[in-house]
Amino acid sequence: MDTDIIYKNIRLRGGRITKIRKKIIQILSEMNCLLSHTDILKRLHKLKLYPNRSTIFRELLFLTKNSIVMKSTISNTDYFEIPQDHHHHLICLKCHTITTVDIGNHLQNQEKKLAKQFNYTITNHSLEFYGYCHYCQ
Amino acid sequence: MDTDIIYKNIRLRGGRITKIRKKIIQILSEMNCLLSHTDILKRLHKLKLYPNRSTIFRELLFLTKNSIVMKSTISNTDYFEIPQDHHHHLICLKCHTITTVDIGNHLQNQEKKLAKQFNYTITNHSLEFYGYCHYCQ
DNA sequence: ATATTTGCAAACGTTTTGCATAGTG
DNA sequence: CACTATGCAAAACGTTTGCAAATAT
Repeated sequence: MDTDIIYKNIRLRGGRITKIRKKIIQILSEMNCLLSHTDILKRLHKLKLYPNRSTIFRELLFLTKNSIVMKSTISNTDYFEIPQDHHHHLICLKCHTITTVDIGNHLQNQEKKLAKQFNYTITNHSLEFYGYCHYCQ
Repeated sequence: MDTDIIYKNIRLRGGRITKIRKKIIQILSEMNCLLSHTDILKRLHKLKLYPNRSTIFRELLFLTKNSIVMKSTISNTDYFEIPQDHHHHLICLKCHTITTVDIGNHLQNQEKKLAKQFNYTITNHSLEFYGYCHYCQ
């Protein structure tokens, strides 16, 4: 597990490794997909941890600010994941299921071009495909 | 202007061409970029139209449901545009400026592949690049 | 011991809804 | 006239904040 690297990183910045923080990182690391605050809360409930919802938000803000997790906003809800293998998402417009997909590193070159053209520092991108899944079409 | 095609489309579905609806379509068509409810309301004010905010939301819902406009949610706010030339977005994480960019139709093939692989009907995709603009980096 | 993290309650901004009224075709 | 669109007020929803108490180092 490279969660240890994350813990070290947090300690270096003066952060503390609390029960809740540790579990949130573990959950995000193991799932390796986009999770909402509710998804995370539900998983914590299964582990007999019942933190306040604002704690989850604050935690996810902390992890985002420290570049440990990446945030994606999909129809008014924030989702979070730890960027491990780089991938994209397939989202059903009806049942809102999010499927993780891999289309390779096609966009690296585009990023470089755009950075030059617009004098931007590009840190990341998000690519979502929308449509109707097997069951909903 | 191909807004006439849009009006026809709306009439066919039993919709009516009201002052506000007409102006919203014109604004979205002329701007050809992502606009929020507030952006649209401000533009309407300049034209001496003062509709209720809920009317804007209902209107944008109507136009989205009828596939006339496309919705993108960026950091918890919905933005809308009429898909004319296909393009993507460059978003500054600090000042939140949205720049329209064109990288060509790279993703058409990927869409087809994914549709087959996951048995999906893909209707569209959104690609956003995040980073820091010229002024904010 | 001290700074960080947490729970709670309240505030905030965006979006949705119910219902009566106005406007379009 | 019949049906759609609108204004208004209130509610819903996700998210943020202030403060006091708890906890990690």
